[in-house]
Amino acid sequence: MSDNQKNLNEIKKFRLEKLKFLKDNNIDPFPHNFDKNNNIIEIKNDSKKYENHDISIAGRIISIRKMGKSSFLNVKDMSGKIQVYTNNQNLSNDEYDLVVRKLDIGDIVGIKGSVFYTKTQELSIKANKVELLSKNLHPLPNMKEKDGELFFSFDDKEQRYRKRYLDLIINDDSRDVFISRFNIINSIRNYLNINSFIEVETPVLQPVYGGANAKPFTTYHNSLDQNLFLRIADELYLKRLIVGGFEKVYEISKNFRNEGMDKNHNPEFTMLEFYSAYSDVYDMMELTEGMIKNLVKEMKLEVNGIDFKKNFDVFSFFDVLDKYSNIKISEMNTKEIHSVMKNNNIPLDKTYGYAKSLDKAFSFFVEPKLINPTFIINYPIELSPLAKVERNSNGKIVERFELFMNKMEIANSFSELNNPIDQKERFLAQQKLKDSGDEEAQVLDNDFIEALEVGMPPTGGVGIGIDRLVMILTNKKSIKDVILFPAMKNEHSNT
RNA sequence: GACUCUGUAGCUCAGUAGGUAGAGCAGCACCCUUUUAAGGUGAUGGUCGCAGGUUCGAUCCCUGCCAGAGUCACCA
Repeated sequence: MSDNQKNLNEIKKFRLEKLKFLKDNNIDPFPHNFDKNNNIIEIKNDSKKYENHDISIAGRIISIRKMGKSSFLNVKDMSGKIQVYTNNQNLSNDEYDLVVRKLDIGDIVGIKGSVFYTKTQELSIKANKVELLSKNLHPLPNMKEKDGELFFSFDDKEQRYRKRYLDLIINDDSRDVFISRFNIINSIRNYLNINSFIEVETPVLQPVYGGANAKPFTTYHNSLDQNLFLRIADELYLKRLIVGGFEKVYEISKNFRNEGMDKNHNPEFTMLEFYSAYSDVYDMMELTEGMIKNLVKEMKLEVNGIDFKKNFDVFSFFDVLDKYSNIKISEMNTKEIHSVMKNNNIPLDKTYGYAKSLDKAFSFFVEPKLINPTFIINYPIELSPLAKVERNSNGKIVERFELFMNKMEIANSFSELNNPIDQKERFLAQQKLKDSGDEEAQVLDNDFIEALEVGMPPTGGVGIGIDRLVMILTNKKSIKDVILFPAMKNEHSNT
């Protein structure tokens, strides 16, 4: 690859020559620190206060206009950008000739000087000290802009994901997404903390994986001499903590699932799970709705087409399925549902049982309609092996909700099954599915059963896919846009 | 996994009904002390994703492969 980058190598060669020039003149191109006293945004927001005052800023040069004995630099820090004016009179000790004339776009500089307005009334800094803080050796993509609009922008999605640091330097929108992501997680964390939840950490490397139906990644520990699995969910460990006497716990962490990738799926993704003892699924609904409303309000988010202000809708699984399909699917058997699927061109596999078929029908008829936040409750037991039976039902319905918005499922919650005998039977049923070839079926976890035998209080639990929530709240269509370094295949197969 | 589209200079893109490629920006040299998508002059910069095939000749046509995007399928 490097051999056919002659032009790039030439640019690097020139930069290296500049490095040498600086060193020959006793200028360290990579000094150890800089006394940065001001963020650029402060100066811009309060320009009257700073006019004619001394300030010091630092940041990356995003454009240069060299004009012989004077030069303009546009410098960008985390907070904003500002123009810097330099000339060979205001700088001391040949600084203009030795430093400024050698500057490149992409260099990181420290600037000391005073705030003033140019002839065209642009707020600027007249530099009396320009210090190179880090030399750019690899050129940046185009950064020409006018009135905040980029020209020839850095647009190639693949390169933006692979070289996220360039994306962040150049595309403010991209950086803002990750600041929003931070704020969203921060708001959630505060909300849970205020509600007396304790944040915990449970193992990523697990001898037995569980808590969801998914294919795991496997790895190997040398000194234990045993295989380990990367977690697919936090669930079983968090419930052990409820057994242990923690009454409210949560964890925000990466899960890993060895499955397909698309705009809604990354092999590692961030999940929030929280569990509350002596609570049921309806308590968790209230808590979840409060959490999301609080965060939308706190962040003053404007989300396209979604109304977070009114109370979230609550529909029963079968009611809403019958309503949107205009058929009494709730009264049908597997065979009848299959024929409905055929009539609507829903992809059908003959191995689909009752539960799977219902799930498919729901995805087809109902999910596309769920734009505003909507709780779906009263799921059929066949779809919900970890949930308690609904207290007033005939045993065919469980206490569970899923929260949908913008056609996506973003939360899943149960009144958690705490009967160890029942739980063991359900594990064994999963084991049978696994033996007959279902790679995503769950594995019997004897230690977890033993924990339930010790006794777990009635507990409500919720899982929320953070990446998807961030997608919705930042109006992004791909999960890759809300993950800093999304999974990508090697660019060249033999590297 | 299936289908469609994309891959040309560091970046953004042209282009050739098949005769080994152009522009803007960046970079280089020179001029320029309030410019701002600064400007002017000049000179650079490419195995046209990779590998085969057809052809006198391929960046262009064909096949395979690699990577990405989009749709669909599976899963959160």
